[in-house]
Amino acid sequence: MAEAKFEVIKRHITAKIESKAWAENAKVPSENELALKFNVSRMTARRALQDLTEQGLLKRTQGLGTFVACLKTQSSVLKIRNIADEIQQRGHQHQAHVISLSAIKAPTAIGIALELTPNAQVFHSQLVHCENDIPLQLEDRYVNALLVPKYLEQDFSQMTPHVYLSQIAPLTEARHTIEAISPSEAQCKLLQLDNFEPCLQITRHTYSAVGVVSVARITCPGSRYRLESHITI
Amino acid sequence: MAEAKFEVIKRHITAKIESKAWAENAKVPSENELALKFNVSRMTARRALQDLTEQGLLKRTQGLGTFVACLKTQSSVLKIRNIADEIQQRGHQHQAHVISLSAIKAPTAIGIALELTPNAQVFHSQLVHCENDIPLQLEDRYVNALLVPKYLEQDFSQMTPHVYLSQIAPLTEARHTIEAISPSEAQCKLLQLDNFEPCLQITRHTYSAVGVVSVARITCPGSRYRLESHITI
DNA sequence: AAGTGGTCTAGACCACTTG
DNA sequence: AAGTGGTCTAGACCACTTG
Repeated sequence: MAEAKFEVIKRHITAKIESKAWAENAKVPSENELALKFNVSRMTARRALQDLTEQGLLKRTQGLGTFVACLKTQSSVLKIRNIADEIQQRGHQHQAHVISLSAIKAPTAIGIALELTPNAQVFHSQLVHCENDIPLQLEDRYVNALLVPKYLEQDFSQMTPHVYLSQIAPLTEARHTIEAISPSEAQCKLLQLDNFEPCLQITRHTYSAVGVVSVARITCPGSRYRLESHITI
Repeated sequence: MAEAKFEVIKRHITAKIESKAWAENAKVPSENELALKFNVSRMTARRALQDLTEQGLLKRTQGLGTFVACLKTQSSVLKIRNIADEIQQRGHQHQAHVISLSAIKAPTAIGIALELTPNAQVFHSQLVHCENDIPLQLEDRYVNALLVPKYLEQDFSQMTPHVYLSQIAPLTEARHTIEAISPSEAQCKLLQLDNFEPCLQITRHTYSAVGVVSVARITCPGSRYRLESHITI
């Protein structure tokens, strides 16, 4: 199928709203009007309105109609930045220590996340990122070996895996999970923590047009690192 | 209309998953099977599966089938969501227990954050939000008394402070800081934690057109709550 | 080839809001 | 009474996955 009809209608409405041709709270054409205009069934017009409503762009009331919702209620500005840039911007020194870099059999969960066949090989890297020689992040990364065949040949003390991967397979999508955890003994050692303090753990799945590129687990001591997000409505 | 047929099917599937009768990644009956079993059209069965997929309970692959998704408490950093809505969307019960609600002299840091004169009064509320009677969040909030004079008269077991504040002074901006911390003894007691496990702490500053409305500190046990964010580029 | 989900149609009846 | 969104049907064709 070339392109779904409801997608065309969605794009049309979205364009109207983004160009301010339809203001906030303005009335949007009804299901019947859209069906007529786009020469589709009412169910297809409805699908477009429904999708945009769930997306937060429209709001609907039975008997009344469909209206443009208040804009930008959800704007993503959780920045998870390249750690090297972030440290340099603070005027500090960034060092990356490569703890390990090898090909391994994919752990089950990783294999599933990377959409690999069972027992496939993946590349695994483990780095400690330091700010002025103090460990700030432990980066455990699993990389799709099919998509990034030369991963093991890189020198990640010079260029972070994130930067390298962005060059090889530009990101189209990222998912983050943020948790508070107790670090393992091994993690404490690498992060030079003697008190098992709580850590932020960010699990990041990155996608490019060709597939799932990598899964990274980033562990940061709670006392040394925090995330910030800023939302404007 | 008494109750929508697709709601009945959704409830049936949700019950199967919550009772662990259907495990993670288990195959869910196909649209055709459900249509036959519930004596509805395929479109109606589809609607139930579709809703639960968007809700994150199921995942679907064309040609393969529909499966139980991995369950875990999830949220989004991108949206400022109401915790009550979030819990209800999972089909669970939300309870809010008001621990305290009073006027106090602003602690220095809070006074500065709220842009008040020294020694000004602020309203302080402390709530525990539960999901099916299990504490999920401890909410400590300081509110600008000049902007929200009737804060103390509200019943926050019925309406969350966030919802009330949004009505009084619509948000224009929010800042979040996300950290991993060790909970204090008092926090452990309120959250019914016996192991001092790491907690996510989200500090949220909210702004409206008229000024800084409130500063909230939200503490969530790491084992019960995590944040998720999704970025499309 | 058979089963799956994805899209789509042309109808239907309903509950709700407005004039 | 006319228009709106909400639910539902019984079909159809398609793309995708598996044996």
